Amino acid sequence: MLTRLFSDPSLLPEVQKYSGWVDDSESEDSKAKDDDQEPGCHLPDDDLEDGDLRGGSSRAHSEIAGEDEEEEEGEEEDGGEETEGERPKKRGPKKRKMTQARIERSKLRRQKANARERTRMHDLNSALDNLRKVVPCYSKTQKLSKIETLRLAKNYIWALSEILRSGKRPDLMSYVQTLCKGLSQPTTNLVAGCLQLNSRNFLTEQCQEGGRFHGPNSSFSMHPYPYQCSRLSSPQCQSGNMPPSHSVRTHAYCSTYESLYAGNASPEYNSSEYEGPLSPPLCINGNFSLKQQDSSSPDAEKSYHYSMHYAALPGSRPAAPNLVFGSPGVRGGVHSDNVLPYHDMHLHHDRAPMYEELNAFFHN
DNA sequence: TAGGCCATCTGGTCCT
DNA sequence: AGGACCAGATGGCCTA
Repeated sequence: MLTRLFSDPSLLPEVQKYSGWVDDSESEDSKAKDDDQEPGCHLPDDDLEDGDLRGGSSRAHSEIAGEDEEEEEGEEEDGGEETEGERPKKRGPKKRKMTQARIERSKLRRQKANARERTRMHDLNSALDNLRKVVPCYSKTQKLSKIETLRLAKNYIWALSEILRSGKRPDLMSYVQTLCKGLSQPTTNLVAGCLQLNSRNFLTEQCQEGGRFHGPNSSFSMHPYPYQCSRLSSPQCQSGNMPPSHSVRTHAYCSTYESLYAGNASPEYNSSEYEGPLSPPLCINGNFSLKQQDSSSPDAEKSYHYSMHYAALPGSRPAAPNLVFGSPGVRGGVHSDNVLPYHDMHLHHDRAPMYEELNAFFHN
């Protein structure tokens, strides 16, 4: 780190700020940190505090200015470079010398801040975990990365909003393409696997279709993709090749699709393996066309038409008045009886109040 | 070994 | 003044 600091001109301010801790052979500081942190700590607290003061940041100045006059305990500020009478005084609040008490207070303050920051990040990660559970392809053992989780969630929301808007069922291929937009190859494979698609198939098709799917003015046609649940034949669907939770989730998708479009609810995923809330299983059958978007938007190329029946999360409310949602598996599963006639869905999309809210997210 | 991902520390900024 | 939030920096772990 020191090497980098001193070799990189862009880091000169940092070097200057931390000047004075070139000698990082302190042992006491390391001990102090060990109470509070894991490996990954690089800058000694004491040194940082010294650097802070020496650097003359506004915060440091205000702290110093706020301090009561204290006994000086031999710690020469700024290396004793300023001697009144010999050099012009610096402007601004007079710097106080670092006393042992002040150093201790600074340490304590920094430790408390570190603890709060850890807690905050843990909360953030916890929320991210919850998000992972409600987007497609949840797996306890093979978690999506943070960025991939956010991307997938965004695509998922987009897909759902389009389905609500259009009231039509998209074909599976288009749906997966939307979900996978901007995702890394491994995540794309995972999503495709969850939805029982060979990722190569739809990626190839995506290339062939060019901008047809994603251009601002695009409207894509129905893909008569011969989708069928193949959990018995698909390698990704077999639990032997997947983590248990993943397998369960995959089953949920397969079964939901089957139950809705083959009219045959599978009892198999009345599984208790999965502890968390199920992602809204999606069943796709239809096509959609996209809405014009601001071309300046980074997501401008997204325009799709979706439609689907989907099962809501347990306890969640239907997003549209007359759409009937159910939850597969543990929560009772989706039965074809619960699915509204297709024409009903067409009738409701224009009065679904959530649509505007949902799309405001994408079309701001 | 390089690159991706992650946890943590840290200082700055803004808000209450 | 203190807390929340943020972004940069850093080192550890894992995988191709």
